[in-house]
Amino acid sequence: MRYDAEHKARTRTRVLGEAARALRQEGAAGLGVADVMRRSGLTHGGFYAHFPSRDALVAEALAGAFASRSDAFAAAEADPDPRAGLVRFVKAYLSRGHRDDPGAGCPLPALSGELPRLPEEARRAFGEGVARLTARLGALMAAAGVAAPETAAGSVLAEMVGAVALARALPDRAESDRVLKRSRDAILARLGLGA
Amino acid sequence: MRYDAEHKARTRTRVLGEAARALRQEGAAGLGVADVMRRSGLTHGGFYAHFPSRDALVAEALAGAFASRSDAFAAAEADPDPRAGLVRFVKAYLSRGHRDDPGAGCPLPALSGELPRLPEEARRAFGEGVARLTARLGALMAAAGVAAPETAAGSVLAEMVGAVALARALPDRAESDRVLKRSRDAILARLGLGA
DNA sequence: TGTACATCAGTGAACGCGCGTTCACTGATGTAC
DNA sequence: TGTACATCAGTGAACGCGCGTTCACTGATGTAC
Repeated sequence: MRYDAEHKARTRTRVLGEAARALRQEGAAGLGVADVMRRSGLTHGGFYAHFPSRDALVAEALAGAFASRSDAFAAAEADPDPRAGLVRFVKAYLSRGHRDDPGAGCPLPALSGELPRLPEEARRAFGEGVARLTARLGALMAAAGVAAPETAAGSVLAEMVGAVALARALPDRAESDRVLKRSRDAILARLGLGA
Repeated sequence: MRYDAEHKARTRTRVLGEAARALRQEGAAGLGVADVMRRSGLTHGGFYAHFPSRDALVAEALAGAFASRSDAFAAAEADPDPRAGLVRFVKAYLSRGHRDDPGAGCPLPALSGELPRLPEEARRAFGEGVARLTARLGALMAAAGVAAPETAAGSVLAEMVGAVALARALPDRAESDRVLKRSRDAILARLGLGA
């Protein structure tokens, strides 16, 4: 084989990307080494040239999922009008698109339920991700003139996480849509950001 | 062996109770037939005299978990002062006790994350449980004089579910406590139920 | 310039393990005579 | 009243399967001579 110098790093990145998607789509318990490798165009035996264990992959994929979502959140922060950026973020989070594509979505609604059972490395990555997101959302709220922005950020994040998790869980699509809409309306109203 | 007439029904109830606890504690994917039977004081082979399959057990245990929580909710409804009942329910849901004992707690924060991957029977039981709980919470809010009780019920339930799921997931206990407290304060304030 | 060798990302068979499920069997007790 | 039999909840060995992990091997290419 003997590939060029960056080949191995590129493969690793590809595997990690597949794992970050599978992690949110199938859950941490459902993430399979052989499956992730197959989707990366490789056989399962090569996995251990890149990662020491499945647990290490889970933790790193979780961190990767937070990192890619961080990029998405930056779009809201980049809006010259903080209020408009905040509205955009809330609407995107509680959208049908986010509900219907967990693999590319926020790790919180997809994974918080099984996180208590994951090893410490993954839990630490999760804790840091939540803390960072809460802080950034609080800063955006402060910039948008929301009162008590820290409490508001925690409250709004919790509601959005719960609403998306419930919306994904409900078998009836109309009821699922209603859950998203109710929380969107309630959050924007309570932040004084109109409907 | 040859036990008395009600013996089999009692055994079934015991297995179901263990399953309802394990389901919320270990997740649906983590619920093992042999483990549930062992905790019920039996060997795994006897399982199929009571249930046609593991999937059937999961669905029935989920319905059972909703039923036992329904009893708990009835305490809030029974309060002569609906506002006091509502406050009690919110505080209990967002308590450390509820966070620390998922096996006896609400199925929503424990299971919504993996519900999209469960078979239809379980999803139906979940959907019915959520609809019933939302309706009852809405009725309690209406009785307590909360404005737009339906939207408020959906919004509050979503926030409580998200907050408990996040509180359980966070590895830092102080941060976890803060998540519960923030949502408790935010919810009671927005319902006009004081701090 | 040509040749022999070293490298190492990736292959694929094999492993031990725990899972859900099946099934022949057990044995205490109710019932028939 | 005593005896033979039927019942059936529960036992425990066995199955096929997919999993994470290990490891001897491959083979294209860079490097040394």
